Amino acid sequence: MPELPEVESIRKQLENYVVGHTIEDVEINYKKCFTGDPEKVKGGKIKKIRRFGKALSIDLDNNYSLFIHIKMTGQLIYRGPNLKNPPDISDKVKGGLNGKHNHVTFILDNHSSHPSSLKLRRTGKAREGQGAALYYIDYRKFGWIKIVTSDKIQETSFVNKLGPEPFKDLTLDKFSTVVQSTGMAIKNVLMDQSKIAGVGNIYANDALFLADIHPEKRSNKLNDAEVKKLFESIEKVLMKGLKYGGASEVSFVRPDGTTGNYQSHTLVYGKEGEKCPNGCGGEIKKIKVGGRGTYFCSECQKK
DNA sequence: CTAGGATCCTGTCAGC
DNA sequence: TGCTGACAGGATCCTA
Repeated sequence: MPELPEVESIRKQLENYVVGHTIEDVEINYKKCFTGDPEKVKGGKIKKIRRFGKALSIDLDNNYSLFIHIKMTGQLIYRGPNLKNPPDISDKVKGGLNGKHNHVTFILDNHSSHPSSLKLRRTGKAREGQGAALYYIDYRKFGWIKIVTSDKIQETSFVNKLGPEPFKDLTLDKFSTVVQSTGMAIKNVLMDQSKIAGVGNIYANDALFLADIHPEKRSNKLNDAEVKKLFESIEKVLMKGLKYGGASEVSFVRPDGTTGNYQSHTLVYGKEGEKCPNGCGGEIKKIKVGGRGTYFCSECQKK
C-alpha cells in the first residue's frame, strides 16, 4: 500500500508536473473526502510539494495548501502539456479518469481559455496543448483532501502526531528509544505512525525479514544488535522501494500513470507458501499481527 | 499500557 | 450463472 517510497515518488512527480501551474477550478464529485472551501485554492499558483509521512501537501502561493492522504487506493494523476504520451492506465484506474471513482478534479491553467479545452478536460482527454488537470481518484474512498493554511500544517492533528521519519529525523538513537519504550509486537511499532512515520505493511514485513526478527517479538525485548540491524534494514528496504518507484500492489500509480516496480522485488511480502529467499529451506508463512497480513520465514525469524 | 474490535468503502474471489 | 458473504487495509476511535 502507499507508504513512504510510494508517496515520495508521487511527490517527486508532482514537483515535476504541477509546480508552476495555477489552479483554475476545483470540481468536487464526492464531498465527503474534501474538507474546506475550494474557493480558497482557486487562483493559487502551486509552488511546492511537501510530504509528511504518507501524506502530501501541495503548497500554493497564497498560503493555502491542499493536504492529501491517499490511504491505500487513492490516485493522483496528472494530464497536461508537459506530459508526453501518458501510458494506458485503463487497468489501473477503475472507471477511467472521469469515472465514478473520480472524486475531485483540479483544473490547471494551461491553455484553459480555449473553449474546447474545458470539454476535453471534462472527458479526461486533457493532454498536450489541450489543457491540464490533476485528477484525484479513490475507489475505496478512504483517502482525503483538506484545505489548510500552509504554515499551520505542522499543527494539524495528523502531522502533530507523526513520529520521526527514516532519512529525516529518525536516528539510530531515536529508533532505539522508540523500540525500547513499548512491549508491543515489533511489527506494530514499525507501522504505528506516531512512533515512526512512513513505514507500512509491505516495508515492515520486508525490514523484519532482512533483520531476522519475528514480527511478533516484543519490541522492548530486542537487543542492541537487533535494534541496529532493524534500523539499517528499514533504510535498506525503503531505499529499494524508492529505487523501484514504489510498489504497485493494488492500484498505485504515479501521477504520469506509470507503475512502480517494488512489488516484483519484495522479500517476503505477498509470498505465502514460497521458499525463503535466504535459501534456508523454510517456507514463508502468513499470519495476522495487529489485524494485518504478516509474512515471515519461521526458520530465519525467531521470537 | 496494551490488545482487540469496529469503522469507513468497494472490488475481488471463494463457496454454494 | 448468479447470488451471498468474507476479506483486505491506514488511520482513528472506542472498549476491555
